[in-house]
Amino acid sequence: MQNRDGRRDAQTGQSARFGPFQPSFQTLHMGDIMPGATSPDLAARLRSVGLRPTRQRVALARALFEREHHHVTAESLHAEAKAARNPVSLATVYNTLNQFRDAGLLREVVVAPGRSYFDTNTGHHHHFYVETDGELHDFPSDRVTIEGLPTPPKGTKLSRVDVIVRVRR
Amino acid sequence: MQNRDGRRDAQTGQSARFGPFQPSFQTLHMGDIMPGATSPDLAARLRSVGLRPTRQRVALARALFEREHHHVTAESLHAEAKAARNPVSLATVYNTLNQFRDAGLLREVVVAPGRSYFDTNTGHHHHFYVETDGELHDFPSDRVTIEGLPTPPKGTKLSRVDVIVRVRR
DNA sequence: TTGCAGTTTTAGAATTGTTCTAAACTGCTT
DNA sequence: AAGCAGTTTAGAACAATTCTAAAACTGCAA
Repeated sequence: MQNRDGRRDAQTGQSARFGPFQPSFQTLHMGDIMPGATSPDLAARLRSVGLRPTRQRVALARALFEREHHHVTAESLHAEAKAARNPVSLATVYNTLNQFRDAGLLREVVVAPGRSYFDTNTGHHHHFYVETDGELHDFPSDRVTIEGLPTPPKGTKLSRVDVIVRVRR
Repeated sequence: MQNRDGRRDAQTGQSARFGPFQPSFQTLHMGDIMPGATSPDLAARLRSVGLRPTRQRVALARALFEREHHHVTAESLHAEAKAARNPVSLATVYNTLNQFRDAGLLREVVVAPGRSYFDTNTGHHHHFYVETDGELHDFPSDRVTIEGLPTPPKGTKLSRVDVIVRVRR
């Protein structure tokens, strides 16, 4: 890393300039459905991506999208649904997360081996990952500039650039 | 992404400038042991990081370090050891990979859920990940500049910044 | 409405990747 | 050579995820 003076860090040899930390953008998403939106809105949105708005999918969509952006695992969402008295089988949670991800409603984030996080924020942003306790935080990418990346190997097209800033407590 | 002219890409909204693709640095590592180095060198190196140079560890170290940088999984290394007539149990492969990683001889790279890659290149570099076929390529980080990263949340210190350029075929 | 075809959900089994366990073995020191 | 901590191993255990096939739904047409 590079410190504020722009020197190249001896430890990492990488060059990066840091600005003040801003907690994650809490931009609403899912086509700008507002928090507090009622199930009919979600149902319409699900239909629009080709998914039948079943009781289970709507329940999970509410848990995911009717609040600020957050990160879930299959287990955590399963527990959340149960707590909200809308129990959904674990298999369905997995199916639904995969369908939502494929439909572009969620973004899958891989930070540590053996555990998938799903991010309700599908916009442009990067992640802080606190290695010591598994916490994941978003940060907006609009101030971040990356220069000097090699062009993708020929025959491939860019899908996206993930930046994960790993920190420890 | 930003194109060569520096415009902000409409699709990703991210800002990044690409240079010509260079295949990964094939810098030697493990304390600059040369390819073709014989087991005694490896043994010494293992001892120096506090690991007894057992037959199994030396065999795995040869497979890992006596050639150009590459990426392995536990399964692939296990198969490679068997093919080289130096069979090592899978449990030992896992143990050894973890020990080597902890000793700083390997770097663990997480690109996809449910599979850990280990990179023999522990130097500063980033990764291309070809999502469509699971290929992983290194690229050097010395031309890469990242600006505008937020400072780490207070109470944490930077461990490293991973950049994964995801592409598809 | 009722019937029906196609979807979706579900419990539980199966699979995959990884770690654990406890017994056998090995490399190093004496 | 003997002793012992450190290491390896097969197999069991575990955790995350996917699969299976049966039951429950949904949407639609009559």
